[in-house]
Amino acid sequence: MIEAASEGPFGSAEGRHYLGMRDDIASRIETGDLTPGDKLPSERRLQAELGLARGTIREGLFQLEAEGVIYRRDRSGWYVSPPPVVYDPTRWEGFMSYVEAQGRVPTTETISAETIAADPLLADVFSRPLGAPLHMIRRRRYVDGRAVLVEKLIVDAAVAPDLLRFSFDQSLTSILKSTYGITVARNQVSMQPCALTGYEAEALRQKSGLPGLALQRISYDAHGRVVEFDHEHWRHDAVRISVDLRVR
Amino acid sequence: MIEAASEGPFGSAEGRHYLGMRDDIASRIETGDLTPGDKLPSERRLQAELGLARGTIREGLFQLEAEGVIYRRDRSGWYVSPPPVVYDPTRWEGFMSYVEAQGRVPTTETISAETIAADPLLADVFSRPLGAPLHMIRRRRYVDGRAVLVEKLIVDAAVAPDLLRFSFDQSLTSILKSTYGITVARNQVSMQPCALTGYEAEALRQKSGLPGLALQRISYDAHGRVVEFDHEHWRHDAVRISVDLRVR
DNA sequence: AGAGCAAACTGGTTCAGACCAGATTCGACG
DNA sequence: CGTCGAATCTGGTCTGAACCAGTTTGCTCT
Repeated sequence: MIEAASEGPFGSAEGRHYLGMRDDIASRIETGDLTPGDKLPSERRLQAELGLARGTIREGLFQLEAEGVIYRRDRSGWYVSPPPVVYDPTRWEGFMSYVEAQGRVPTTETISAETIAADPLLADVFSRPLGAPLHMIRRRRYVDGRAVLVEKLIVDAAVAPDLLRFSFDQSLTSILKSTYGITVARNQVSMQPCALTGYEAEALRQKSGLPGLALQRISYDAHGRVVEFDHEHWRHDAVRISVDLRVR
Repeated sequence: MIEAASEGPFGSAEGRHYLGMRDDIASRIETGDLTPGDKLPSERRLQAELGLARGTIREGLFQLEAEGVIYRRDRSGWYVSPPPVVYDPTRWEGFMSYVEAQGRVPTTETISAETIAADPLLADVFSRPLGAPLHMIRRRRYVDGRAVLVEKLIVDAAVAPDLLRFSFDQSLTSILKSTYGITVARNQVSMQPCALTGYEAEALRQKSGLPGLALQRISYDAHGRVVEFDHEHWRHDAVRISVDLRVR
């Protein structure tokens, strides 16, 4: 639905070789010459083909990467990006179900799961005393085998006592619903374009500094009690947010 | 509310000079040595101070830019970024009012305003016949004098006949409300991290390819009629989206 | 055919130098 | 004192070369 940026009324390339090279690759993709998942020629090959310095080639590749058209696998090569997943934060269905509904293959990997003591921020969010037990789970999630997000989610241990018994490689949503009878009535969602750095960049095998989307969500049940506190870091090119909402 | 990425359990700099340089500048900003709006030393000065090649310096600056910490003014220099504006798309108050409410100074500049004929896409969105008259307005909006977004908004001419008589350097929301009695009951919002290219990059005086946020909104009145169709392109570092919503 | 290892290849990082064009500064001139 | 223009400064772009460290490939030996 969101239209691609066009050349517009302002000037275009003239003298910026990396823009020409960018459009060159972009058109190869549009025409179907290259399709999602395909590997691009190596930087040194493009350099030879186009008669440009490698730095110029890389400048063009970075642009395409910023546009979400291609992505890289470290020291392996550049690949054409698959289309993004559409994500509606108003719905409390798990990742697994909405990714599957879009004909893609979701996978989840649990990085860690432990019980922690509430620090001042968490105590405030959950309206619990300092040091109250909370479960913290870190996961990495994949679409069609590509890591697209890392998340840290926190659940009140008082609400879901022995939650850590379960495997989190499946849907947490369904565990909370079926085992603990928890339903979510309201979400407070905050999101911001960001750079993926340090932990998140490593976890997504991205070069530190690449753009991403940070999403924070606080979920409340019908009584206004905080059920879940969630931080997600997405690859910028892997997701599109779509919301339908009533205006206040 | 969204926490800064920390170094985490994975490795850090070792051998990547631009990361050290990035942290160097970042700490100058954190300590208040540099404050929002301040100009950084020039690339060549940093180069001399830190004993690195200019390319390496620029790599570090690009990272800080991707993180939203600094921004550049073409051929003028690098500056420390002001904090982002918080934006709640569920509210139908205009840009002017919510920016002001955050103690910032909003400005609006109309780029163009014209009546166009509905193309197939627009005809479908507005449920109007092909060729039906629609008003199209392009604006650029500023916070504290810095261009932060460009928008293209489309209003059904049948709903607001002589809309183009007005000046759009003020709030369109209030014109629609007070003159035409239009209120919005529902929004369909879609957003996606994107690269600002071509027209948008030029309009925001950004280098093409820098990350941004594309936001599309369709506003409906109480009868389900489409009132406004809006495309916004934001600087990625100028906005944080915050939504409070009921789950379905 | 399978296992293991070495060579080739790929992107990641850094360096040094060069030229361009817009932004800024500042002095000469009216 | 204000204006205009030249010198200077700044980021923008490009070249070419080099080395590093993972990935991939392909050959050799078992």
